[in-house]
Amino acid sequence: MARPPNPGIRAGLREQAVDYVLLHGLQDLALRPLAKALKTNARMLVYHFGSRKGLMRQILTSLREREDARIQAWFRTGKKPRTLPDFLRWYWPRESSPRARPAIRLIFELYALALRNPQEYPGVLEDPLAYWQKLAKQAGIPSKPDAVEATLLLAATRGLLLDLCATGERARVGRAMELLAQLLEARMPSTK
Amino acid sequence: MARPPNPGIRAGLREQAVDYVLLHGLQDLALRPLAKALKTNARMLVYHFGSRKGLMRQILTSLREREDARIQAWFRTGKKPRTLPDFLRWYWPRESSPRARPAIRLIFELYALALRNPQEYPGVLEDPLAYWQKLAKQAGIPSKPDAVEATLLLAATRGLLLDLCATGERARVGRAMELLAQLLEARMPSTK
DNA sequence: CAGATACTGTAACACATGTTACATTAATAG
DNA sequence: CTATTAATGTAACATGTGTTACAGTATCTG
Repeated sequence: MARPPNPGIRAGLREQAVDYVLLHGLQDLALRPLAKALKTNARMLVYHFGSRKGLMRQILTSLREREDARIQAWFRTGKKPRTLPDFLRWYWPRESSPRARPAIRLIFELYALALRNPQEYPGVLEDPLAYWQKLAKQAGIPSKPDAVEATLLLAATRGLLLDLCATGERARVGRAMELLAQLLEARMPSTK
Repeated sequence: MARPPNPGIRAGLREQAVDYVLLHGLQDLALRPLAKALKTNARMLVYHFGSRKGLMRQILTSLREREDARIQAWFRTGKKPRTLPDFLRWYWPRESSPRARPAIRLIFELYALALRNPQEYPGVLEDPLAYWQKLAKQAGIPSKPDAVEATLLLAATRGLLLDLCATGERARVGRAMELLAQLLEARMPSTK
């Protein structure tokens, strides 16, 4: 006996907010400029998300959902790699694409925020190997990497992505990734 | 025919401000809390540094001077490494020390800021290879790394430092660094 | 001592922030 | 149509920000 809620409004605002954050960053995200870009006012954002912190939480979870969907889309297209070095060669062109650049830039912003406030950004820095090992498992790599290998792979990948975001020199950074793959290949030549 | 300026006042405030920033970060550095920690008020900071931006500039240059001095101190103590893998083994214990952690955390904060505002943070992300190649040269490494090798070394080091700052697991991350050194060694066994 | 300049302190200004009070419109159930 | 809840909009509040006006003290030169 009343007007029913419309969840699409919140969802629409949330997704637009994610786009805005991908473009403008998280650092100084203020309600009024964001609301203006979304053709609303700060009052509405607070109404739909409870508070600024609630909005941030929803943005971050939505962002993670997008990333997961993007990776799942990878695995549905093309054939998967079989060895760990080949996995690097398969992974890199997808992740180094200019289209992925805003998300990667935002991830490094998240790293910096989480380094100071780990409890405010759960899941950003914890268990650094799980992400990589999950990828290797989904790719069906036969010999899953141990902790030390995964640590190095994750570190090199993060560092190369940072370099790529900073300089945009995809050729040089891509060659460095290829060098890493070759180094791994030379170490375990028996992995077919 | 008047009271002479006392540069020590500015210098003292600047160094205390650097310590404060190393502890609290750059993100939301405000004049009044900083001034309270320094037992002054915001008025004084503006008087001595012109503006908040001027203070930030001085903090960043002073920070860079400290880093340079720290690295110079490395080269004065102990014997230098001769090969690139040995340089990694020589470099890592110094840089991964818990005492260096606040500076490294701040560097990743600077990376995130510079990714959005490159012109506001000059020299933070430009020429990513110069730093590493300069270190290798100062160490007297005979075969200086080419661009691709330097890219991978810098990337891996940055990534490992990020992992270390995030998890504090010095053993695992150190082993990953050792793995990188071994991979490089296996690639160029002739560099005796 | 007298004067000039360096330094310090309080209080305010103008502005931006998150949040909320109050009023109004929109849309659906009975 | 009416009642009830959803959604929207304006304006204000309290607080924090960088900056500045004004005044006062300190310290050296002549």
